[in-house]
Amino acid sequence: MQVLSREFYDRDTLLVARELLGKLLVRVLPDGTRLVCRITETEAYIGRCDKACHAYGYKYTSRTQTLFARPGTAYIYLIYGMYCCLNFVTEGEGEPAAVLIRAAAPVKNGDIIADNRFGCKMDEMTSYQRKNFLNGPGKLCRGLKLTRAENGLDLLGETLYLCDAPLPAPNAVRTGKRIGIDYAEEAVDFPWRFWLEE
DNA sequence: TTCAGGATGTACT
DNA sequence: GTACATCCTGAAC
Repeated sequence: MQVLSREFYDRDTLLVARELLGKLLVRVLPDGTRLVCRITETEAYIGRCDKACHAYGYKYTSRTQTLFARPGTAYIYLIYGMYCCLNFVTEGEGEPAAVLIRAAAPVKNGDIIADNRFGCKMDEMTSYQRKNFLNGPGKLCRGLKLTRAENGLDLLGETLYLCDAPLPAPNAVRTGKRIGIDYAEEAVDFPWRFWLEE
């Protein structure tokens, strides 16, 4: 299984966001357990021109400094006081841009992911829990045990990385507006969200 | 099935 | 003090 290279992330953010669909996300827990899931929904955030991006206009603070790191870095931040969101930094170092991972589907060790989410095994989940398993950025981080402690991790390291997978069929990819950025003025309508039809 | 409201803490003004 | 790239619960239908 081929690990995605730094060059994969060192490209136009919209292209990376689209091509991340279908790729395998691997999270290695401290005890060595590998949690694997398939990325099904992403959003692009580009500080250069996007009011929804934390680093809009190259704003550099203690929170946003990770966005300026080299491509292939994990940017994880706390939102609404209790949830974390996972992003992958893209474009060259010093160019603040990233792709938010909004949703995924379990591939390996799903029982452990289900335990992190609901405290039970996959086949013990209710149908409501099945529908709401990893279909949001906060839920994904909870399931994979990702917190701000993992902010700044190198995606070419041992703890968190991606593996290549064939590109999905073009007609399986949907495009639309991003979620939860109503404050972002003209950027509200940018079609920078990508997802796989199930 | 949808919907309103609350939880919760950090960054930034 | 205010806003926030969210999620869960409980009530109504």
